[in-house]
Amino acid sequence: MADIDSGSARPAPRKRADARRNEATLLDAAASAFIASGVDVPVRDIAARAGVGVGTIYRHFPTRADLIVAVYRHQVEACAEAGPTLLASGGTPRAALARWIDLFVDFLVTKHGLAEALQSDNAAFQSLHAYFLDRLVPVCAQLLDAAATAGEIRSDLTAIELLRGVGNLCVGADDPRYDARRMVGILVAGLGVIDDD
Amino acid sequence: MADIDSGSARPAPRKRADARRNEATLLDAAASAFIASGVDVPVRDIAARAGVGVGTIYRHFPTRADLIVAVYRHQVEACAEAGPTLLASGGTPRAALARWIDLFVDFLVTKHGLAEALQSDNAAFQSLHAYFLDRLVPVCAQLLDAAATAGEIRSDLTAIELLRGVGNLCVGADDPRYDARRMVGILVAGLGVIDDD
DNA sequence: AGAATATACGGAACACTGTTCCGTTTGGCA
DNA sequence: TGCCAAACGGAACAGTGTTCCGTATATTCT
Repeated sequence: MADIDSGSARPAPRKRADARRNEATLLDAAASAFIASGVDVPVRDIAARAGVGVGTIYRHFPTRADLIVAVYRHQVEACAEAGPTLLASGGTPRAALARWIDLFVDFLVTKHGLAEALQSDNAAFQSLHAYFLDRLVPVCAQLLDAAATAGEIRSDLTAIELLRGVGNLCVGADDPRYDARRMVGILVAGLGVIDDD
Repeated sequence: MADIDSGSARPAPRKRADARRNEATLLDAAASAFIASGVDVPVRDIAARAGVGVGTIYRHFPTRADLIVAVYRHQVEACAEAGPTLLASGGTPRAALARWIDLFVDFLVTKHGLAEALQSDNAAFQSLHAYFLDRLVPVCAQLLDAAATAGEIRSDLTAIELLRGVGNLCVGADDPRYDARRMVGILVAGLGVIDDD
């Protein structure tokens, strides 16, 4: 931390105290608003919860995606870090892949509307999409490679496609007639079908 | 058709000529607007294309779903009718199921935004959802049953879930990095994995 | 401490879209 | 031809995202 201030180019001008306070307040407000009303809760609602004006939200988080990323960053990081851990933990690579995807699915289905937002082609969610991909694609690719190399699954699939497919299957997971986890399970089972003309 | 007019309760009062004309014009305008800008093109755009006021749209099609259903009804019917045909055409039930799902996927991926609308929990799309389910679930269930009875696929899956899963996988199919057809293929392959602990 | 300045704030205002409503027009009929 | 119910057009309203600027305040300088 200290070495940031001693840098040469830009001394990383510390933000004003009220700004830092508001940012934290906003993160809390957004997190609870997301739980209560989904990730597409109106900006004004979040502002009201936090007791700030809407301008303050846009100043700290220019797009909704930035706010969502900030709120869920910890959990995404945890998911990313679980990949190598699972791979090293003894089972087959394919089992590790399956367990990792379970983690990913658990994360998505418990965040109302997040899967929908992830797949949205709305420009406002582009950076959300990018963040998830940047962080998770390498992890998924590693697991995918390991399982493919072991001959346990087909090898013609990219990590992007798999993540996206799994994310898609999680859309609408709050409908009791639709079990996203089971559908993902079937998809993952299909990965193991290598030659099935 | 003729027997409708000869019915006893309501003589089905024929609509005014301008109303019938406008309805046809609106269907054309909506169809081309959907192709040009997706199924969530603004109402005003459709009205402008058709040369009518927005009120006229709402009078003929109270919700956007009604308009979408009207535009695509023919194609949905064709898909529904293809089910029994495929089942009777000689191959295994599982092959028939796979081909039918191909038809469904082809339909979805060529309608920009339709898959998204189908999965949306927005109340305005409820009747769209209902129509698709009403029409396609029985067909899908028949194919699913036949394949399950033949022991070709797992038997613990409902037609609703399968249709929904396939629909979900078709979301975002216009992204070149994502091949919805391939993902659906993997899902369908997974249906054949009956005991894979 | 008191003044000066950059930073941050609040919320009005604007843009865009869905939806409703009502005064006006018009097709069908006596 | 004259009537009127049906249909029309589009203004008006409502909800939401986004921008902008006058005001307030934390921080720095003297």
